[in-house]
Amino acid sequence: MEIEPGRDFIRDMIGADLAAGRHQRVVTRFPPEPNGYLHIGHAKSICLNFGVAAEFGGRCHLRFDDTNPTKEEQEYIDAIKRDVQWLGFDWGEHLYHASDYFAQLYAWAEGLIGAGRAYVDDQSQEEMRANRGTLTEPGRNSAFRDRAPAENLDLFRRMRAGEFANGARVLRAKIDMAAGNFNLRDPVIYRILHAAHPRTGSDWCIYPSYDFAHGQSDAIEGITHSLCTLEFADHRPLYDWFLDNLPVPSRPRQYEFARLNLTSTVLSKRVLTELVRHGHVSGWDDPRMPTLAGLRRRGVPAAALREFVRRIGVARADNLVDVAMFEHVIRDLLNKSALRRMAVLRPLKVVLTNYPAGQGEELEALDHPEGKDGPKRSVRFGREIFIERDDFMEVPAKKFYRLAPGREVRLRYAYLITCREVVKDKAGDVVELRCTYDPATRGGNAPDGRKVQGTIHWVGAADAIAAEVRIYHPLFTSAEPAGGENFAADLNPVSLEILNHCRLEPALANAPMGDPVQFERQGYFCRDLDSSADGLVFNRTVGLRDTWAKVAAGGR
RNA sequence: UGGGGGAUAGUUCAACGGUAGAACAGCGGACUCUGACUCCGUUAAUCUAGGUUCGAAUCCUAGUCCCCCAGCCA
Repeated sequence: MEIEPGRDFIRDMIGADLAAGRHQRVVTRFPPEPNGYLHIGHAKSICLNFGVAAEFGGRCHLRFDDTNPTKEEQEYIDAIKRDVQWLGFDWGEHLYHASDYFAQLYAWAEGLIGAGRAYVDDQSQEEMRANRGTLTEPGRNSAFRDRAPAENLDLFRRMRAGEFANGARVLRAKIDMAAGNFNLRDPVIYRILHAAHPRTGSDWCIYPSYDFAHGQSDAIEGITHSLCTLEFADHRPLYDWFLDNLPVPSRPRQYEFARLNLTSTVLSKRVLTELVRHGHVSGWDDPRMPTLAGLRRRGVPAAALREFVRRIGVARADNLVDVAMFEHVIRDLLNKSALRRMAVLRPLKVVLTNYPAGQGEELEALDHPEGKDGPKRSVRFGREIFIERDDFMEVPAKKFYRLAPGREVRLRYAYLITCREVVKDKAGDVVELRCTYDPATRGGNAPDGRKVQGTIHWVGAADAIAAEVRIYHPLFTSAEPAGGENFAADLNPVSLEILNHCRLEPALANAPMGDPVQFERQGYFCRDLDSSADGLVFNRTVGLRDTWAKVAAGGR
């Protein structure tokens, strides 16, 4: 699919910067913290950063913001790389880590101390909090704020040498305890963390804070436009303060945009982590998860993510995008590309009483309805077939034009059949239909030109293959899930629906893993990696638009 | 109410002093061997009040409402 770049305030501004000669080329970066998997919200940032760089002939770096070894893991680093590539972006040679700059950041911290702009604070975490002030009251200076640079330097070096326990001291920038912006109330820039780092091992026991690492990393890499989400807008004055007070090699600028919110979806990494940890989902790649790994496994093409992100645009206003827009983009894409197959999810047996027993025949079916002369496959027809339970109503509702007693419908690519008899079990449930077929309608058209209202899908009982099909529903019930401490209250108890007795046409037996296929009249599906020799498993990526369901629901 | 940010159809985004427009959702219809797709039609918005201007969503003033910030997380 041809994706036209969007127009937004970020692109406008970068275009203006380039036109004014403020930069020769644009350099952006996508800076994930490896403490979880990437989700659809990250896709917005990835598409923005890599997209903008590509559109303006610049480059985009992938940089891991790995300044907190207590939360970060190699597994996440690997997963993030895989997901960014899958989304369709390439950082080339430009793979970096904030940890690559630990030595430089440390040297800059010593420089700040020497200049009297940073000090070692011995206050406990509680004392610091108590002295930070409130929204309306200024903070109070620490008793250690005016330590001499030499003493600060000595203490800082001893912090680095491992002489102190976690939390015993921190290094703080000396800015303004009375600032209205909390980020300027002497922010912590180094803390003691006796923890092994995925990349630097045990080289360090002090680690820079986000604020002390991010802007400087941008400067080291020559980033021109540092794009981040709105909640970092308050950090911009601090970002600039470090760049103003340190001998950095370049001068990046930070710009903020609104993060993505999606209806009935939680994009809080904290909550997603807990869903995984507490077993509410099978893992980060559970197809119900809004993670890129989950969406991929579910069958969502990377191009759909890109197109979705393009359509929602980029702005600074808070937003809550209807997940229906995302689903529309997925269908739009898959409609064009997915092969068509027939599959019966909730089978109802049909016996064609006038079809000779022990016989069968091959019928032709299109792989895609728009390719009338394109690829075809054959499907096996016979005396016994399965149809969808929902395609039969003993007492047809108004506007229901599928199968009912005495009624004639078309079996897709096969024959017109008429329901003659309904067989029930002792409980009164319909277990079988006895129908007759019209041999003159082979292929689906009546020579006398008579029309039927409904066309339904089917599979031949003789050669249908069994499969499990998984239907996914939102993980959360409310349109705007809380996402807070008690997110569990919002959890949808039936987010996973497993259909165990599905019957598929045999061509589906060797469907390649992950490739999209349309089960006609039902939706887009793909073979799941849980499939094994003794069991085929399919995921429903997204259902087809279902006007009948709407009519039926409205009629009640 | 200390600092920062934001308000345009139900939703998301345009309109950059000159006719408020698109997509999704909704509704109605056409077509159809997928109640899909496609096509056509249609409902529907500038937070409020003043001001500047021939002309304001856009500029000014005063309000209102919403979001973010008091981690040694990012």
